[in-house]
Amino acid sequence: MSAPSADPPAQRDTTKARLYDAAAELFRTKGFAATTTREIAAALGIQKATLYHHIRRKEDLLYEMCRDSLARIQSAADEVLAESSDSRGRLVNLIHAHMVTSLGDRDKHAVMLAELRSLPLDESVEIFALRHEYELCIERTITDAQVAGVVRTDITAKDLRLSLLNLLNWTIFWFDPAGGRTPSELGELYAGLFLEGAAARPTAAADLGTSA
Amino acid sequence: MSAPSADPPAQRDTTKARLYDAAAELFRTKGFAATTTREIAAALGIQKATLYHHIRRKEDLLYEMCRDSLARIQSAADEVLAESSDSRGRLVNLIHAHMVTSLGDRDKHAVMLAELRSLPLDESVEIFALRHEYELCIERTITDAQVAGVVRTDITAKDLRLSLLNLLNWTIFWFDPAGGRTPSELGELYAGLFLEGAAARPTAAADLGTSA
DNA sequence: GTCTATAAAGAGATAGAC
DNA sequence: GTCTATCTCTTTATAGAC
Repeated sequence: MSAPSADPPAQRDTTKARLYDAAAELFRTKGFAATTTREIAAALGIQKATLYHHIRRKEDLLYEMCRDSLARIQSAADEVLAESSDSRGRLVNLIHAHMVTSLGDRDKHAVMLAELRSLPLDESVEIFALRHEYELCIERTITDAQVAGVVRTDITAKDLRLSLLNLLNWTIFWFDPAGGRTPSELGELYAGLFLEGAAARPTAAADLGTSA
Repeated sequence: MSAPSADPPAQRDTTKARLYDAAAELFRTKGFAATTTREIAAALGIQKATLYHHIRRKEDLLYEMCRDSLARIQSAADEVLAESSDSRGRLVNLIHAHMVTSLGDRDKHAVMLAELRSLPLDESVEIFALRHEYELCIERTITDAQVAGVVRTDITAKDLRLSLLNLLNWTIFWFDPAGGRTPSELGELYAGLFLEGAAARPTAAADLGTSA
């Protein structure tokens, strides 16, 4: 009942959470710079000035949602890497978790990927470091799979990491939750495609006659 | 020497071309909405008002560079599809041309991919249609390769097209012309990875002992 | 084709009442 | 925690001289 005048540290599912959700959707759709504080306020049904009771600056919204989306996907990755056993399984599960987590948090994650440049320099450096840390988890998983002999070694782990993230990340810009594919299905699709490739392979039966 | 008062239709390498190049670099780096006409003018060493001798609105710059980048990549694709013979070769060459053309026109192409939403609705619809037309060229090439038996058919041509464009398009957001890979090398890398996959394959020799 | 000067609108953010 | 009212700055774009 005492009234702390500082920021409430663990305020969940309140006006603040609704504020961040509404802002994330607008930022993803229109971009950070093109979204006005008026529009964000209107989406919540409050006046523009009331926003500034919850945040200090418009950039606070962007910063917090970038941190939040990266914390979510990093924690999903940590969980996968802790539980999976073989190195191919870890890589497949990591791909799957990436799609389910990022598309399940579509607005914030897309904003983090595309609007990072709109942050003040020191904050964008901090967010970029978090993002790079996550991406290196993926690279380490690829390296492990190379060492275990299940991933080709004629392409560097770095090139494979960049290629894999290409394959995964662009999805969020065309993904339609009401469309044909669920995030989980896309995770399976990409894991299979990344590992096995798009080329047709002779079946085992068809291959018997032409071996060596 | 006669003075046409309408738009000069084929003015190349003039102030106008420099204007579009400067604007494209700013739009790619900062985003369309965050770039001011002052900054564009400053990049050219002219006054803000002078811009409006060359364009009517800031959006004109965006519209023209989107059209331009799509015309370039479409024409590169048409060329590849006209000359290549077998369907696998056409697909490989198309991937290669996509990387060389898009990264060779990095500023405009990145802006077209990322800032399309900042266009007025009717213009964004028009640009999106051009982009979709190009992407369907890729899908048709994939379908041809499936019919020819060189691309797997357990994934639809549409899913393969979307996956391939994921793999290719994201590159432009991290590509560094001064960095380690040329656009041509990336084209080779992606063509090989897309078709063959990242999984290690037993060599023919190693496979002999463990067959069936 | 470029300039100075300025118009007109919209932006982020604050003051202070309730 | 929300409001009305307003400040201050920046934005896009135009007017009109050179």
